[in-house]
Amino acid sequence: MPPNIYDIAKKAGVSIATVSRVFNNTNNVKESTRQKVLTIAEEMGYHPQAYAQRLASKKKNSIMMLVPVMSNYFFTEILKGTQGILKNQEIELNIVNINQDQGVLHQVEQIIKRRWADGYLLASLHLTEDELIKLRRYNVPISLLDDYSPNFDSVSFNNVEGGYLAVKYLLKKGFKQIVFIAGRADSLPIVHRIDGFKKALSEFEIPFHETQIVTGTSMERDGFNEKNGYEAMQKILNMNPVPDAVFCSSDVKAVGALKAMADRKKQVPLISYDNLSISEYIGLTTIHQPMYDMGYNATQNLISRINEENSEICNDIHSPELIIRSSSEI
Amino acid sequence: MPPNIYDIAKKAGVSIATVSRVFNNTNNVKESTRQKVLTIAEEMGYHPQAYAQRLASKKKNSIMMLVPVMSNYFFTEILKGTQGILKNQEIELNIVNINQDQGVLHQVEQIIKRRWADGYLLASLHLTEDELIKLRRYNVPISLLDDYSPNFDSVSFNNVEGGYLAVKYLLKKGFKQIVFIAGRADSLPIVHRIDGFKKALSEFEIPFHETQIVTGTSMERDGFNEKNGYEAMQKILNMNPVPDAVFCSSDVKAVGALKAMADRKKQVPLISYDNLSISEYIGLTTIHQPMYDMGYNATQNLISRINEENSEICNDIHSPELIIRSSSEI
DNA sequence: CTGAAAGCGCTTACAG
DNA sequence: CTGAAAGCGCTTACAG
Repeated sequence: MPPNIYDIAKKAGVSIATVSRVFNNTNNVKESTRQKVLTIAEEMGYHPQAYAQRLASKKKNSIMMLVPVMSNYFFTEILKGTQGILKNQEIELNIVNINQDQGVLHQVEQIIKRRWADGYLLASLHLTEDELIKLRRYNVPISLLDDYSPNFDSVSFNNVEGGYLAVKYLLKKGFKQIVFIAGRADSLPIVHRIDGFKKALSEFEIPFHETQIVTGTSMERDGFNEKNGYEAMQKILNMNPVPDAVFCSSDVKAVGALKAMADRKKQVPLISYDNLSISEYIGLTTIHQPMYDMGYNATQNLISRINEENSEICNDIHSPELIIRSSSEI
Repeated sequence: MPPNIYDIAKKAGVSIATVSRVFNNTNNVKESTRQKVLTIAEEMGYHPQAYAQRLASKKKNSIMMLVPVMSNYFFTEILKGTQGILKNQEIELNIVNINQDQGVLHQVEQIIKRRWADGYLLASLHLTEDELIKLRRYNVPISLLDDYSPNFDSVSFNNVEGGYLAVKYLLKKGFKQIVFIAGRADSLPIVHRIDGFKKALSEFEIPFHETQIVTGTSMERDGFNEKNGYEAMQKILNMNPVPDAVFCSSDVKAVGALKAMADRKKQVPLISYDNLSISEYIGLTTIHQPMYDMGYNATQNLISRINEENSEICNDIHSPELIIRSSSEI
């Protein structure tokens, strides 16, 4: 059995209260007893158990991040931002994966109900407003990332603007027949980017047809994978006539799309979305999303909310930026 | 204040023991009382608190993964493997980031001492054997991933073989002057790959010079970033004579190296390391590491160890596989 | 099928 | 500067 606070107290000849004080740096403990306790604890490999500590103190000093797809490049950038602000704070971060196929709301509720953390960062979960409102009864700080709600702090990205910017650029260059490589068409960011797409088209008085939305069949990670892009691009190259330009919903998919073009020895101008770290090196024209900043800000919002429950709700909306590289300049 | 077990018990007219039984599915509880309790709990948004539950039951049903660089592509693959085996098991996974600049052993000890989980997965932490042995006193299941120790379950990758395989392939094709793009030269996987590199050279009776080890200056993520590869390749292209071929320590760096070649309009055959999902699409010849399988196996080891403390130590060593694509065939 | 009660390992007023 | 004691919110033999 591992030692507990009683073992340490007994061996050090003090009460458990004193041992507790040593580990919590509360009150003043005489330096000599402090050292004695610390030495014995080190010897015996003791540290207060997290569970007992949190139950007794009702403080947690921890936040939890809930994400649907941990294994994508988008997430790793966000995480860096979160870690950026957490560094040097005495707050622990725990990350838990949410399975998108099994009732997202239910999973979130299970975690929140169990009172794991002081606050929760919901990243890219895209719950509906009705669902979000249900979470309010747990009365715990929640901050949204890559999502928007008038009822919670949020940091989101203007996807309508992103789609608009991308397509407008292509239209300005004189391309008329433009197709969009989507992922799951019911995902909110995709819906918004399509809205932006349409907005740009209508500004140039070009009609929109459903056939301009293309997707591959490979649906791993909601379709945000290379293969899906490859498949979609194959379809596009089979169209007659071949479209003038492509707007692709993610850089990862664009990697696949580029390969499909190379395989068929055809070149179609392409703009994609994300601006991952590899994108610069493979020459992707793309819409930059400040994922690091978004992770940073959302975490900051959450911490503020934990410390000051009743401050005003804060909705940050980050704007897109068009990064022009070679893939669109053909 | 959120409701606790007493609130539910009182409202349902039962004892707290019964409420507890309902939530734990232990014993038989009369169906009608079960329903009553569940309904009231749902109404009041109650679920047993994780901390209290774990303290009282001494069971955790959770494992914790400790990783140094969460934000790299290598990790995301491993994680998929871990999630693959955890799916359908009632085991929670928590992920915690270890800062490589602040005493890795100390951070690991702090977490283990606090008894967060039933077992710990140490991924790519590369503690020394002396350090690892210190962890034994906590008497808790530990499983190593991308690392080896005779004293712990481990899943590792044969990096010597990987380096050997890559360089031998280049030598067989007739290239004599080969350089290696390293990361931090003190990282164990890199050291081993260099050993394999040397082994292949000596088999072909080609002498080795330190100048054949090149690295960029950008050291984010231990040098495993695109920029480092770009910088390293620039140095290589400035050598006189330019080497015959390049062995690159990671696919991410190879992306940078490829860009450097394109920018200078020079082509040098290249083999890299990892086989990420993008690699197929950008035509990288590379050494495949079965990261998913490794994550899967290491997690499996850990779970077995948790269930059966005294089984024999199991050291899996995965073998590399050479995947030939276009980057080496110039 | 259910309840009373002890106990999990801590923290924290309170008192001195 | 330190100790005795209550309490955090649960689980689980034990008894019926």
